[in-house]
Amino acid sequence: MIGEALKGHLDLLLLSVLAEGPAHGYAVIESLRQHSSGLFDLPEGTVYPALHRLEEQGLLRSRWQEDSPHRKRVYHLTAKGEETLAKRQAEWQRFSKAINATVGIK
Amino acid sequence: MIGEALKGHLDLLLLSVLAEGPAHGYAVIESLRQHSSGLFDLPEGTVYPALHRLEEQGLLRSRWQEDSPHRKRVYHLTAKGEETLAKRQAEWQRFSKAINATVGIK
DNA sequence: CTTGACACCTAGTATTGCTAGGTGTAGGAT
DNA sequence: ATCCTACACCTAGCAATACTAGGTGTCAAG
Repeated sequence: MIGEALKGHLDLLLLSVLAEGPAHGYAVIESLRQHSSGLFDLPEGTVYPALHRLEEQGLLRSRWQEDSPHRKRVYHLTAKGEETLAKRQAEWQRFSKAINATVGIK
Repeated sequence: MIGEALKGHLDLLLLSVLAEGPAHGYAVIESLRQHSSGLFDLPEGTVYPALHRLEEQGLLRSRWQEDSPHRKRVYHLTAKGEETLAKRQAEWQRFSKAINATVGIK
């Protein structure tokens, strides 16, 4: 349904959701689904590796939460993550503006 | 600069430019650069294969223009291409709306 | 007479999201 | 008792696609 359109924009989405507050992977998926009215119904195989990648880049950090029956890895933004989020937001605005300018040319 | 962000949206751009009127590959590149204020400065290795792909899918048709010193392959939208453009435009609107909804959640 | 703009092409690469499979707990339905 | 669904995590391999880097050729300007 969304096809390849998401490529290059997933980081922005994940960082945006986690800017709301710490969350674990499954909750991130849920949050994306709700904020997008069901359009971003991402498979786990998309989200988990992406979160790992962002953590490896130092944009996120995680800790295990063992108390609940289901073990959860809770992610939170680092300072670098917040900076990157701001950068990605600005990039998105320039990008979408350029697309709109090109599309609305007739 | 634009990185992987373009993936999945290139077709929309190409179809949009050609909806203005027939054009050859080099002119399409020029047009994209202008409409995007320089953001979409796409290499030929991106645009030419994409045009071939769109023609193969029946969204474009092309004919050689031999009169000028530089041989040009001029592309024009087919009926199917116009339909697809409308579809892609609608998809883009849903997509960008969903991104904006997710990004602006703080 | 070489550089740059115009104008086309393609093989191979890298990134990235997704598919498809796996592990395990818990609760409700059959 | 058994199955299915939701929750919650993981990863190897696949597929799509934009890009890199190279190639061909004309023509004007320096």
